[in-house]
Amino acid sequence: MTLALTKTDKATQILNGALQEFLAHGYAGTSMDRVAATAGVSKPTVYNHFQDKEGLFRALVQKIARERFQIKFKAEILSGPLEESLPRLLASMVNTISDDDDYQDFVRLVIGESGRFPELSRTFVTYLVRPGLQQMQDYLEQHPEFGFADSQAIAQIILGSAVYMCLTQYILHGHDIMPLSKENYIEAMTRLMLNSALSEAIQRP
Amino acid sequence: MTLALTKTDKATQILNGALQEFLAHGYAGTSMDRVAATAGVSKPTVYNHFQDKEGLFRALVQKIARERFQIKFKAEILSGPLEESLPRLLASMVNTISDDDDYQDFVRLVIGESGRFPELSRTFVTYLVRPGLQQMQDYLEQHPEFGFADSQAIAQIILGSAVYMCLTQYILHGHDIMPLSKENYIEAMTRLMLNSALSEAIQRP
DNA sequence: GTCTATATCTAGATAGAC
DNA sequence: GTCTATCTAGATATAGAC
Repeated sequence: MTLALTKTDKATQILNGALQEFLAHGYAGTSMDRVAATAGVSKPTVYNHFQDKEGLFRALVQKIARERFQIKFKAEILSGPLEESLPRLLASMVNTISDDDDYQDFVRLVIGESGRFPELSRTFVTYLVRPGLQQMQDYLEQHPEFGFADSQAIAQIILGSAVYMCLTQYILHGHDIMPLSKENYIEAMTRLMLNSALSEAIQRP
Repeated sequence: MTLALTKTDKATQILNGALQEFLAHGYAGTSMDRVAATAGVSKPTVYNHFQDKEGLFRALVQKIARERFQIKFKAEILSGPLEESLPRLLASMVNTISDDDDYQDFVRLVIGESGRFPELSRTFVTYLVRPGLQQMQDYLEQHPEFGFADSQAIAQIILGSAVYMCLTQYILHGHDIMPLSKENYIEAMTRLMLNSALSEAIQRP
């Protein structure tokens, strides 16, 4: 076991502990004592690997945004005609977030700190939002039968509606008091796309 | 000046100070010292009106969700044919949030604390999300020419896309690194609705 | 590099004068 | 009801032994 490996292990250990604590208590609500305890190291070790609390937080969020929580649409989901693939795609996105408590907490953390750590929210946009939008746009453009004039804007609309479901139902706990049907939403969205394709086909024969 | 009025004034004063501090620093990042200083009262006065920090925070968020930040679509925006009223409505929603820094901070605060204060996020859903959805649904149903089978699901989709714009562009500061055209979005959304209306009319003559 | 022990400060909350 | 002054706990960060 080399020194370099030991150092890497400790750093990873610390980041794992920090992730748990920051996800559970937010930035200001997290103490370096508990980070050290959860990571299984002493406090000076934490300060040996990271300059201070801010530095640890920035390093953590950037690492997590790059390495975890990236939604990558699988090929088998994207395959087939749009009346099958689009509902699959929408269900997959919503379920990915609704089933993953850590994902929801990470979104809460990044949005909650976006006023005080704007560059971290930009990292979130760069590594999570923008690739998601690009994938959706690619999907739309691989289905020319949609016939959309502005695939980027449509991608925003589709993604936005799915994010809204996750935000209001799960992140904001609206499911308990204002349950919205996932199935109805997916059906309405799919129908909207198919209807649009039909109309565009009529208008541009 | 009666005692009752004096008490009301102090409570309002405290809530105003607390609002500023909580919006700027979040729940855990806000100190009761600064709340008192910003409100222009002493700390024991704060504790005389509110049981503790949590009680103050709950009272504040509930009051603000009920009294401020409610989006009420104006009649002159909703009037006219949908190819005029819908773009106006979308632009109004997005601009309302993009122009109001306090609104953005309030959203950050509620989402950021939604894991630790779930009942406050439900209050947010009850007083801000649900009425917004209902208004959109009412608008759609007052325009039978849309011909939607599921007006609630369509209302979600429209609102969701607008919220997504605000979230990614302004709250998460995506505008600096991934600018999305408000005009393109509004045009695409409007066209989607008009196309859908056309198709529905064809399929149900 | 890592720990025990500690310095320093600020937090939430309150006692007691008026 | 409101203030000054204060208590106590827990926060960030580090000194110094190993």
